[in-house]
Amino acid sequence: MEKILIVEDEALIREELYTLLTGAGYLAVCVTDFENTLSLIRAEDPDLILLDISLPGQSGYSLCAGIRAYSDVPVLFLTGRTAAMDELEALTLGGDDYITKPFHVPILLARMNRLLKRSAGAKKPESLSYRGITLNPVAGTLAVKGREADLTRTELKILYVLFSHPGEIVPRADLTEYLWDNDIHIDDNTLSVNVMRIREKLRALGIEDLIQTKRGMGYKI
Amino acid sequence: MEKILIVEDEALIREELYTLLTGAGYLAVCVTDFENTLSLIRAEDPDLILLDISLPGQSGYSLCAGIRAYSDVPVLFLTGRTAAMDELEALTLGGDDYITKPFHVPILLARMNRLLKRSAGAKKPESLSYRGITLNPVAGTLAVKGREADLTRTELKILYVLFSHPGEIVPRADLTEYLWDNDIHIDDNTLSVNVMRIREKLRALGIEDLIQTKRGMGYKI
DNA sequence: TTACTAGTGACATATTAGTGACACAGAGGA
DNA sequence: TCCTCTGTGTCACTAATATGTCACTAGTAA
Repeated sequence: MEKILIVEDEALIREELYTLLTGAGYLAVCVTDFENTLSLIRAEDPDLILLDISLPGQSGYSLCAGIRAYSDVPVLFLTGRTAAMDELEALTLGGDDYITKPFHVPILLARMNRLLKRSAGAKKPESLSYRGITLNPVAGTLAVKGREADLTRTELKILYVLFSHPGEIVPRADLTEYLWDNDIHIDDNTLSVNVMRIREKLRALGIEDLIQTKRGMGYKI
Repeated sequence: MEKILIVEDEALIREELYTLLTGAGYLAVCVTDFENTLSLIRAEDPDLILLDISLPGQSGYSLCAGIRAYSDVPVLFLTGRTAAMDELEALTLGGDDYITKPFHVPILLARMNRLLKRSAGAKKPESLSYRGITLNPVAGTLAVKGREADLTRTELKILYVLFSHPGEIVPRADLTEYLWDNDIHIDDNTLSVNVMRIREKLRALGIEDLIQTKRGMGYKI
């Protein structure tokens, strides 16, 4: 779920946005303290920022510049219907788009969507490695010194979690939750079976004992 | 020098735009015949299109859809300041941006600039190759050691996406979206059929298993 | 040993993709 | 205007397979 940070001082609009976004399936977070806004934004690390131009204290513009100093997170400016120069400035400051208040809901969503989609394409972890074994999530493969094995969806998911926490014990419950979203009637054994299938493929690649069983606790690579 | 095509029926605005753009160092071309606009646009092959929404005969929207059918050239809609739905439609139809009349000159130029810059980065290369197989998007052909096959538009689009992400799994949904713009009533099976048709052509060229099916995830070359 | 946890091989099936036939629309020619 | 051809979407059906379940075995810790 994408996290949207709302930076807007007018409480009414802020709450309206919050309700709207939450309803639309986003995780919305509001900024209410306009003193340390920047560090707050940084801490929240949102996927998109709705940024009002006119804020108490620091202006939206300078805030955006501060954000751009460390991140490329898309910024959608909220601006009153004012002089054209505003718009221009917003465009050139690295803000990715803007929308004028009062805004039309479908348009707001369409723009957010566009920005999110664009930025989603820009970031992706290429591959994860552990001890010469490389998991390539985009290709859906596991490679080790030239040899390669195709993975199915579930196998990929499991390995992805394990490779994301190398050396750590990942509880079976965590894996099950990640794979099947707490689907209550999923057999716990299913996980064992899937892990076994992965181990088979690993063996075919000449890899032994990559996935360790930590009895009563979980799996670990 | 970038070629800008002006599609605007009001002569006054059209000429104003023409002067403005020529003065700004663009090669401006005007459409004055609104009968065969689409083929005209196609023949001109501009780098950007300024497209009025309200045209005699065909609307700018449907025209844009027609353009999108064969090209990703950026389209900047010109619209009177009207209901919000205009904007929304423009955004969702694959138009890249819009601007309301009467427009502010620096803004117009800034937007054009933005679109041109973006599309310059996305420009299709002459040809794409993977393992000795060459896709030529301009010619619409697929070649492998001397032999060649013609591709239809849909086939080309599919292969283009796949060749642009060699070795990566491309989700069926992405392909469907790229091909048919989220047209809600497109059968998912249609993609399968088109992929099958491509595989037939590949087989005729002696290529087996270029396109892998990653069940539950997508296709991959 | 005992009690519990995880591994294994076989099996079932739901899901997903492939296939061939057909229908229809649009382009272009006669 | 009619005809033909081609591209493409749809349909009904078939094929493939990924994955969950089961019954049982093996391993491990107290």
